[in-house]
Amino acid sequence: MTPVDRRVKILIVDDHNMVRQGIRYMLESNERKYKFQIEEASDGQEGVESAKRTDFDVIFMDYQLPILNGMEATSAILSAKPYSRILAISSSDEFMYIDNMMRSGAKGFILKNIGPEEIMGAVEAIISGKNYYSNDIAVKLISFEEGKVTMTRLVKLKRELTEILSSRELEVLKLIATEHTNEEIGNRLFVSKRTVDTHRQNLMRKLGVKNTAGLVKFALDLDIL
Amino acid sequence: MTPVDRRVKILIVDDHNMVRQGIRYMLESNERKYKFQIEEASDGQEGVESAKRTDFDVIFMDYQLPILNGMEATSAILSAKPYSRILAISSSDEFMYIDNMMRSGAKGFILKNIGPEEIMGAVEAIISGKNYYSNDIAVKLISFEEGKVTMTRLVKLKRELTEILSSRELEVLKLIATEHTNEEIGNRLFVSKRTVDTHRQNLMRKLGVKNTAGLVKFALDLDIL
DNA sequence: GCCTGACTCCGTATTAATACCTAGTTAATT
DNA sequence: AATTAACTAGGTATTAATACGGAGTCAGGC
Repeated sequence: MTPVDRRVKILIVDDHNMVRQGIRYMLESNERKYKFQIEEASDGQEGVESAKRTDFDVIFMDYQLPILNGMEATSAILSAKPYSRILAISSSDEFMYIDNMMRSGAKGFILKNIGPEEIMGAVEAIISGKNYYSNDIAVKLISFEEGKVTMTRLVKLKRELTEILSSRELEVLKLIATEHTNEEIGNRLFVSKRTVDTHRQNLMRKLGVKNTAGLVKFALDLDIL
Repeated sequence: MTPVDRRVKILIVDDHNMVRQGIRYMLESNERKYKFQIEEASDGQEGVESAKRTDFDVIFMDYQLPILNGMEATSAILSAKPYSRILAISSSDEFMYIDNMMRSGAKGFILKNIGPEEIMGAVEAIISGKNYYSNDIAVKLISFEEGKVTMTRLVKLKRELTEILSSRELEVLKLIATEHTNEEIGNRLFVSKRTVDTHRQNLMRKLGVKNTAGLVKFALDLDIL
């Protein structure tokens, strides 16, 4: 991929015309480096249809959208074209939004207050197959402890939590995190405390922690209580 | 206090004119029920002076303010007029903001995205001597578990944490919450593991929890890691 | 029909945590 | 001088957690 003569196809899905024009303007200020072909969509449904019709290099996707929201539109696009690269945009840095979009398969998340340089940085990262996050987003996501759990890992873990852990294990984890002993949990769930012990072992192994403290931290950090 | 003929004196301290007008408009849409006298201030210093000059029923106080911030202004007003009822407003639901304002003596905390009904609910609650919190705020603060730890208790605990726990206990608590055993902690701090055990007992007693899980939850909820 | 994962349960053993008690030193306070 | 809180440490005992192994059932996918 040689940047200079590279034509980059962009789709902007956002219900605010002002935002679409803003992104377009910021992208086009870099026209010397790339040649952009930009399409727009003002609601989720329209975005999905555009994405099915054309192969875009990057799809900017707002979260709050009419008809289909950003999460639904992202899922729909990815189930039709799994290799689409979707960059979530939002004015809010609420963890829930971020997480929902990442779970839906977005490759990055940027805030609407970013400038032209950063928006190009995001586009270049996405094009070259990397993920991209606004600084504020990254800070929000990393904050685990001493860099042990990186953003990617935390996001990935939360996204795949229901794939990693069975529903029974989740149930046990919640009870552990709420100060119940194996025996109490066993009574509550009508199983032997040995069963609970096995779940506990599996939880520690799957989550890569050493003891109860680690399990509780995970439960709280991933907000599953 | 009979609502219908009650004159309610309001002070709005916020550096954004748009916010002040928004609150004013939302309040005045309830003029059939109350008669509002609204004053405005665009920075903390101005707010303090107004509050000293006049007795307001409710003072809306932003957090980020020029000259004196919301926390400082709140403290200043309360030291001059201890019975002032201050309602913190913020566009952010960061725990730190909330906690700082509550520590300064605010009677409530609302987000800027709330509507006219809720803003009236807040004002009525404050006037009648109650506290008021936006739903999202309440959720953030209460969320401990099954209502065992109420917001007031959580806020109070955080405020008085350094009074309740000694620095050594805090140190031990952090190490417990980061998956260290008593023996490891003892080695790290150059004391016997029995000493660590004693600290652990005292921590559980002081914090009213049953086991390691409870200690870890406290450490994370109060954000002391 | 076979295989796998989830869920269940047990045996055995060791280590860690919890409970309760006593008690010394030191520093600060009264 | 007496008291108190913090920090230290030990004794003793019980309970809980951790570790590792094996094993049966059951539902779903291949």
